[in-house]
Amino acid sequence: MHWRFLEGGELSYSRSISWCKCCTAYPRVVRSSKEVVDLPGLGPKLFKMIDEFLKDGEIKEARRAINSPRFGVLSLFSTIYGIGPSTARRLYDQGNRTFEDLERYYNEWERKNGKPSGMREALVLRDDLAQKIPRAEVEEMVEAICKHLDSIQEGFQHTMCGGYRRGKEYSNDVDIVFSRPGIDPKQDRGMCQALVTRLQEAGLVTHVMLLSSFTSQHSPFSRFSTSSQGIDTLDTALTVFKFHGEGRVHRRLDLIFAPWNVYWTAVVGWTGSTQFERDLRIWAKQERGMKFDCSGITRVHNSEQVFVHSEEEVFQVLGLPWIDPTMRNANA
DNA sequence: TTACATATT
DNA sequence: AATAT
DNA sequence: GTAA
Ligand SMILES: [Mg+2]
Ligand SMILES: [Mg+2]
Repeated sequence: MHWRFLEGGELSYSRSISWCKCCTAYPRVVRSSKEVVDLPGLGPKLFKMIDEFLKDGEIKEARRAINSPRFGVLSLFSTIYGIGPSTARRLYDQGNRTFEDLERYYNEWERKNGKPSGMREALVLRDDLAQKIPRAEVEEMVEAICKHLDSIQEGFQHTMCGGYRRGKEYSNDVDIVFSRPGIDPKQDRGMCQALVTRLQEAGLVTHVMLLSSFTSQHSPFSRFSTSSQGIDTLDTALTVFKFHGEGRVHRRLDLIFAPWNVYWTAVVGWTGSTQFERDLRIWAKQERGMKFDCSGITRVHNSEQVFVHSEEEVFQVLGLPWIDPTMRNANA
C-alpha cells in the first residue's frame, strides 16, 4: 500500500486494505477467500491475493515492493518533514540514497542559491520526529501547554485529538483543539499566534512549521457578516515542541483554535483517522446532501450552516450512530 | 464509465 | 506539492 | 481496485 502511495496511484488498494485492517480488531482464522466475500471493498483481485498468501505464505507483489531498493529509499526520504512522494522520487532519480546524500545535496543547493532551504533543519529534526510519543508524554505536553494558555486567557476548553484520542498507545504527534465556550470568536482572534509566541518565549516551541494566516476575515461576498457566526477557517499552528532538560525529544505539535459553534466538528475532524474522515465526507455528501469538514457542516443546496452542540450531535445530524473514537481507526 | 475527501499554505 | 485529519 |  505504502509503495503505491510513494509511486502514485494509491487510491486503488487503500479502501480494500482499510477494510482488512478493520478486521484485525476482530481476529479470526481465514482459511479461504470464500470466508471474506461478505466484506465490502474486497473484490476478485484481493481474493486472489488472500488465497496466494494462504498457499505460499507471501504475496509476490508485496515481496517485490519490500525487496525493492527504490522503495526503501523513497520510504526513508518520506519520513523527513517537507519531503513527499514527488520530491522523494526526484531526489532518488538524482542519485541520492542516504541522509548523508541529502545533507550534501541541500548544502550544495544552499551554496548555489545563497539562501536557506529549510531542509537542513528538517534533516536535523528527522530522528527525533520519527520517534513515537507515549500517552503519558502526550498528557504531560498538554498539561504544560494548557498552563501557558491559561496564563494568557482563562476559560478555554480543549480536546486532545488525533491518534491519542483513538486510543493508540503511541502517537506520531500531538493534536489539540481549543475553544472558549460561548465567546464570540472575534474576541479570541489571534489566540493561536499568542499561544505559539508564549510557548516560544518559554523555550518549549522550537520550530513553527506553519501558522495559519487568519486573513479570511470577511470574504467580500459574505453579506451576513452581521451574524456573529464565525465562518472563518480555524486558526491552526503546526509546530515542534521540546521539553527542557536531558533526554527530551522534539515532538510535532498541532494547535487548533475553533470558534465555539464549530468546536465539535473540529474535534471530529481532527480525531480522524484519515480513512474515517474520507468516508464521513462521502457519507455526508451522498446520503445527506451535506458537506462536512472540521470547520463545520453545511447543506449543499443552500450552503446553510448546521451548528451542533456536541460530538454526538455531529453524528445525529449526519444520520449516523455514535461511533467511538477507538472505532475510527481504519487507515490503509 | 465514473468517482474515489478536502482544506490550507 | 506537502501538510493535516 | 471496487462499487454504483
Ligand atoms: Mg496526529
Ligand atoms: Mg498532527
